[in-house]
Amino acid sequence: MPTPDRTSLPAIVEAGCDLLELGGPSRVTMQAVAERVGVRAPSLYKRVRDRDALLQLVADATVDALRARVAASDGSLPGLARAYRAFAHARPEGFRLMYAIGTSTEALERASVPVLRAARELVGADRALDEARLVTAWVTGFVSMELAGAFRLGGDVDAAFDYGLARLSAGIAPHDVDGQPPASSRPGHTLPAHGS
Amino acid sequence: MPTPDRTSLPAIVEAGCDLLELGGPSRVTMQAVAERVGVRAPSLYKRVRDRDALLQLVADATVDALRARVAASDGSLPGLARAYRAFAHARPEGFRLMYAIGTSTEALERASVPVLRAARELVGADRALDEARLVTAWVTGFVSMELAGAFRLGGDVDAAFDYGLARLSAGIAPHDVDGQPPASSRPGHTLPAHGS
DNA sequence: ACCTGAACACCGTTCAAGT
DNA sequence: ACCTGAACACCGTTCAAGT
Repeated sequence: MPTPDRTSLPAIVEAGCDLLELGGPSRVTMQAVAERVGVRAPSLYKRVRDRDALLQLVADATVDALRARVAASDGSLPGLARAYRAFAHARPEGFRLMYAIGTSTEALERASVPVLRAARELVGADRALDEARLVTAWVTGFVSMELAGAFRLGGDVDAAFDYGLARLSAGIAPHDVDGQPPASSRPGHTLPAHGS
Repeated sequence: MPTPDRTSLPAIVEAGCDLLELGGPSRVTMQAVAERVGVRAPSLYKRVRDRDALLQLVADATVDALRARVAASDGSLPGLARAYRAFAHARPEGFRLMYAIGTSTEALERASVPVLRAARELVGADRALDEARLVTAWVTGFVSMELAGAFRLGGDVDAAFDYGLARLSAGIAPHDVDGQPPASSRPGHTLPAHGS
């Protein structure tokens, strides 16, 4: 005889996200998550394979929240980059987790669409993928280092961010980079409809 | 009556590094480390406060190994960046750990000296710090994304790396970036002898 | 002074028994 | 069908007792 469910997968993932920001990965224990959703630890295994799978779901949910935040920006390169950085500041543990364990392909694809569009605007379709990777790599590294405390001594970190943004926002026409054609315009290469 | 030591702190840290690369942080347990250096787990607490402190030492040792590898490059910006990336490929778990838990200030300072020098060469002393941060952020983010599997679909990742390198190697003269003076040349700011 | 076995608390996970 | 207490294996950490 079925009894009404006392919890749900979304509730479990949300509890995982909350605990993660509260005290890092070590705080998201099966027991703590279970208590937060009003159930005992063994019950979680009805909805989630194990703790690693739960962390994976938390990482995927974080990527999707990042996608939503970035998509809500004005779509310009500085707007995208600032939204990305603001998200990382708001949810540092989630951000770290994304790159600590990776995320699903689909989530990443969707998240990088706006960056690809901005990159195409800036340098053209041929170089859009390479350019998108340049920009996302820079923002990712910048906030990773920020969060890790790698910008500890001196200098104005916000100003350093603006500097990088200005450097990368300066678009380039073909063969401004060097004597060779850009990677993405090599024979046989077309821009796939996917992520950075 | 003192008895000869059966292990040492360096041996413990090395065992931690080895186990880390072998199976990620979850594999560096006190028991596994102890077994590797030939003692029982409780003995480790004579040299290390707890497991977190051990992981911190492993992270610091990794930064120093990175510093040595980068310092052995030709000192050019592409040479530095390629050495950095090669290190991350060789010791992915150690690289991840560096940014997962941060590292000591001194280790970071020493590691970033060559990058600062190359940056000064490229854009001048005023902008050296900002430029060094731009470059290190980019490489860091690039390999982080690589290791996290964020470059999953299509495109040539090596070519994307060369593209970013070419973009960033193109130095800029003053006021090429935008209408404002660079962040590092604002009043009261001088280039500190420290890290990126 | 360093090392160890024994012990304790805590966590992930399984499973038979409940409803 | 979902939930639970009990149980097991494993890990971090402490400590009294050895040498």
